[in-house]
Amino acid sequence: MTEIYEQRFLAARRSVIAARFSGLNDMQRQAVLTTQGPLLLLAGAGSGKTTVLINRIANLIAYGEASDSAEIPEGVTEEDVDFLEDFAKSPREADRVRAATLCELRPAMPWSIIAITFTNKAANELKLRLGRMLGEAALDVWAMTFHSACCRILRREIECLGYTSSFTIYDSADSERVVKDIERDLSLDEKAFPPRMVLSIISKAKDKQQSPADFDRTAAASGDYRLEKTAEIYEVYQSRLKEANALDFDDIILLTVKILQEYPEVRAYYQKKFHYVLIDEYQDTNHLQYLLASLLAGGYENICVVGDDDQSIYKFRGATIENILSFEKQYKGAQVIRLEQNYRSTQAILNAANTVIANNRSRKGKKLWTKNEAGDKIRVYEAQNETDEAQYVAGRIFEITKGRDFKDCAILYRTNAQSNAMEQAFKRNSIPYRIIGGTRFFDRAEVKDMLAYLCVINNRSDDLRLLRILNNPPRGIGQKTVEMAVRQADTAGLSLYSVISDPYSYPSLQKAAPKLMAFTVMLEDCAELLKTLPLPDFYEEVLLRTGYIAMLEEKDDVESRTRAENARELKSSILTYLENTDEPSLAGFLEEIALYTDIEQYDADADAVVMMTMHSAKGLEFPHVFLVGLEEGLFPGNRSMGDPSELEEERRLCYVAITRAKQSLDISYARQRMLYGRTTTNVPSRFVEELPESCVEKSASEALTAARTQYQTAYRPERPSLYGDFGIPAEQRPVKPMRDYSALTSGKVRKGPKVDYAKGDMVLHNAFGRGMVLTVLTMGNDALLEIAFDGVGTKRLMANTASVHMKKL
DNA sequence: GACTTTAAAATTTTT
DNA sequence: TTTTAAAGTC
Repeated sequence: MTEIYEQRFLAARRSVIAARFSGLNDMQRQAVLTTQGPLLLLAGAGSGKTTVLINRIANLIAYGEASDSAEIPEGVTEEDVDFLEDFAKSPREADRVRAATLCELRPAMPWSIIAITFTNKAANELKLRLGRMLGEAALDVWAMTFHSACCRILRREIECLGYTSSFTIYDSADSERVVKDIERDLSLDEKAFPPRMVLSIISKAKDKQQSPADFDRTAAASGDYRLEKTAEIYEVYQSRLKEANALDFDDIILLTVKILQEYPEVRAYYQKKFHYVLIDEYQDTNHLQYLLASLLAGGYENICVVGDDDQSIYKFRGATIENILSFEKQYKGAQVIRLEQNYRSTQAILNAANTVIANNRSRKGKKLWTKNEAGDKIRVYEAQNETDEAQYVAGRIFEITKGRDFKDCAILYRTNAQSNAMEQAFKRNSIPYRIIGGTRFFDRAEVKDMLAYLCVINNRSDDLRLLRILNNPPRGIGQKTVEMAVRQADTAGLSLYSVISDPYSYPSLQKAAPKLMAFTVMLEDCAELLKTLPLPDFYEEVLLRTGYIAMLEEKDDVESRTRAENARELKSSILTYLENTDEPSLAGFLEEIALYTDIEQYDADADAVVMMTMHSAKGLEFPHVFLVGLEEGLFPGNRSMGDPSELEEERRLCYVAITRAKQSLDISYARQRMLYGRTTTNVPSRFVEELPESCVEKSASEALTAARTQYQTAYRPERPSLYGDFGIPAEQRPVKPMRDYSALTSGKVRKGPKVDYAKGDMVLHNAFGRGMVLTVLTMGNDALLEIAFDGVGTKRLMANTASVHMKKL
């Protein structure tokens, strides 16, 4: 073939392939067609990132390297080139197969592609859309979360590290329990070593691949007592997990990385297997996940990471934005493609998002734009308190939906605690709603109990779960017995289960032996049933034989009934699991539960308003979004105000929240809010102030405007407000006597006929006569007086009330 | 060993 | 305010 023909072939091939992706914009198509080498995709919110991912995989499977290669397959004839050019100009259905065959160049096998996401939701969406586009082939693509991918690798490879492949997964609550137990055993104070804190330190150590020994060395060198003790906890923690054949979430990644690093033949196997590695939400990866990605991609270096530095909101969990910022440094010659066209939101909403996020200093810089219409202005509402705010939202929902399509509305808040006020308002107005997050189904005590039974049946070494169920329901195995058994297990170096299943061998367990035997026999019977019965029937038997359901049914109150329902509900989780798995097993089910925190009981059909935290809204979109509680101290939260980088994280969260909205955005804040039983007075969030004036329409609660106009004309008519046209600074605000304790603690604001008393003052009381003030205890703008009255004795009186009947001498 | 009372804590949380 | 766990009581 002549060179001219070769050029023509390449051009025709490119245009045929590109035509397959004509629905995409230029940048998106470029991202899809770039198959070789490292690629960084900076994908703004709503820029069609998942679409790109899907199409990219489709391209890899259909054409392989063809779209960005100058290689011409052997055997291509000049006649083929003419054909391809014709096809590019006017494709005929009958020629499609021949064209595709001519265009492919080492097409990727589905199982040689791994696409890693963070959430199951994202992974499932990926699988679903891949299936729709590719059919059968999609099943073999590794589209899963970091953790499930690692589990899949570990089930094959973990034995070299001394675990068995039926390992158990501990969730955060389990880990916390282990740490608490260790602290009790080491007689450490839980207050000095908050388990959560300890765990986050351990997690950070694991992220840095520090073994307990490594960590201990650093701790010893630092001379920090608390760090040294933490090192001790870490060491025991790790050994307990090992003994229980259990992994925590970090271990799942850590051990996979360890195996890949230390076993060259394993590494070689996976590096050879995965020709193409794709990582989603790269801005949320931690160091370990970064290592894992690098290791997996180490063979061909065809790694594509997708992320948005502005949407990094999980720093508090160890995510480093560094990974995305330094990608180009790590992979020389990496290509960078930005997706900045937004297909989701109106211009007003994007404007707001852009303006707010522009206040952050550390970012790659990116500006979303859209061809969508300008849209309504963003409504900002100032409420009197959280009830008023909720009522406003309810009213707006009626205005927008006219009583239909409630599911188009989402309410996003910073903390779960805020959902309460909303819930009540919705109940009052009979608006259907559902709350995402909060206490999850699998976090309920009764569900965890039943899962614990299944865990022990699956893995007898799981001491933690065994302790949970040993005397639950009560079977007369008390604290003393448990303590004894644990001690025996410790000294003998056995698992707790092996001790209690053989109680007659231990003199100290004689008394409880029959009860222990009954328990273990019951459990073994259940385990036996597992071999013969299908999982759902097996579960039914476990419910009965453990006596768990009977315990709940005995107590005949509303709570027990819902708890029994929940315990039974677990069966439908099993059924769901069966539907989605080829080789179902108990271990598989338990893994799924451990890793799939939310097997979405999210029935998308239900026409209800959704409520969730801003964090959990990430990756979702809604026509109408309400952001509530935008107050300084709540959002941004008090804890983040000191640290500029944490404040920036809050602002990114705000950016994520704003960009969830497609058509309309309502933002509200409350002057007063009751949280944790305290009422506080609040100033609007700085994020509200940062919104561009031009796309905002403000309004306020009538009660507030009324009070304010009266106040302003009466006292401060000339002073301009610092808070736009409706807000006034705190010191000018009318004093609200009801439920506002901020004034009381200031000590400066005094009202009422307060008389000053001091220790030693002589007083004359109408009823008690002459007396002397012994003590004065100031309480807000009142005081508790202890007065010794002549002949009557010592009385305690409140100054404000008492001074009506009493005068100073 | 089972039950009741009291006290303390309560961002966010893909797995 | 609400929830959950640890101490105290029967």
